[in-house]
Amino acid sequence: MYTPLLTHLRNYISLHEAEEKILLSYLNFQSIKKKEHLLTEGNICNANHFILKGCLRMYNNTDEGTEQIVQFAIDNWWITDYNSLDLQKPSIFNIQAIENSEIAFLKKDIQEELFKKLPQLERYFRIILQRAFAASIMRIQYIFNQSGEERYRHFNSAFPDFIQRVPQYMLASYLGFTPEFLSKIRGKKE
Amino acid sequence: MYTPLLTHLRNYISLHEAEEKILLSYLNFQSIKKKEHLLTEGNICNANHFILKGCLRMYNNTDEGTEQIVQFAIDNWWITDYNSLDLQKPSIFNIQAIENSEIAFLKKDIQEELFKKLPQLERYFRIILQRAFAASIMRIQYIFNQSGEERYRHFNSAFPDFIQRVPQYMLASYLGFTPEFLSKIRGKKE
DNA sequence: CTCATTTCTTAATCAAGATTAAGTTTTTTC
DNA sequence: GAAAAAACTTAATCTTGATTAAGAAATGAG
Repeated sequence: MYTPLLTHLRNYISLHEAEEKILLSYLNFQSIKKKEHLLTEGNICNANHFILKGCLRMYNNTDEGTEQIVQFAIDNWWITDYNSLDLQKPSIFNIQAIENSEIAFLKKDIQEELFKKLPQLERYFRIILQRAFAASIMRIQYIFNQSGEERYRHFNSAFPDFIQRVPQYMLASYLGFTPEFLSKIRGKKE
Repeated sequence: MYTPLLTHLRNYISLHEAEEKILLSYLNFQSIKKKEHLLTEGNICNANHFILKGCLRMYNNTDEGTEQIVQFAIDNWWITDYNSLDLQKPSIFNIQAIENSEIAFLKKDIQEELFKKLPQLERYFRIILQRAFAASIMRIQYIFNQSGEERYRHFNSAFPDFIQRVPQYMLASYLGFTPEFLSKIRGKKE
């Protein structure tokens, strides 16, 4: 069940069997059904979530009554609102399952204790956060340098398999335009 | 000279005097004049830069021949292209001083060695990268949820002192619109 | 102090993508 | 397997901010 997490971790650090046991003893596991939430806006986020299997999105509700997606997360990604988690203040985001998913999560209140026992986890998170930050900067670069259509075509060719997993209107939201506009682009046929 | 870095570090981790000495022995120091570059696109980024004092920007040249700013960095911030640094591939970005600045930098090729000697640095960078990532997500959220004018007004009230330090046209670029549009907003008077 | 460069402003025209409003297709649920 | 709900499409109109083109003001260098 937790195997994907250990496999993933081994790409970055090496833990002895005893250490892996400690890690697992600090984690919680949960199945979550499509459309259920891990976090709802207004609440304080109290865990970091690793997706063993599935797909989730993080979004906020706009003034116009629509939903704006800021992040997707699939197998082997962590998802949380670090702003809320870090400072323990109410989140403006919602985290919701797009597919039935299997989650491992690490609660804020025991994280420091775990990190003290397994300092290598500091390194692991340092590396994955570095990559997440780098990806986020690249995303900003794309947003400002490309048109909506270019962003769609780029996303399509970069993550062809991912397109199958999410509804078009969610992809439109993530890319920063309307479902109608996405439909228009697709209508152009090639 | 290096005092700002040690002061900053003490907010996150505690190093003994001997450890601080080790850290300093691994760092390089450099003065950089306004308009000089730390990184030029096409080159591989080989260090992470800490700004002891000053102001820099990271930008890319667009197809239209303009410059698109993706990040600013001032005193007590690290700046680098993590994509290029991590994977040692040519950068698409330029990092340039906006003011005469004092820089401490940590070279890629000795970073791992330093981290082995001072594992607490993994924690330090884990924390600041977590905040950088969180800030980046918030920025994406603002980009998609607010109009150009709203973004400008928000930035203005959030960083009133920073506005003094950069030319308006750079701020416009960072916020994702043209200098002409920024001028229009300001012209509205209040 | 003066010329050159950089930065900022104004205004007219234009375009990418939003909005609105149906209607259609696909998926879910009972 | 029928009805309801969710997802997608099309097209007309509208809006935000881009583009173009001056000119004005501020800053910097010698």
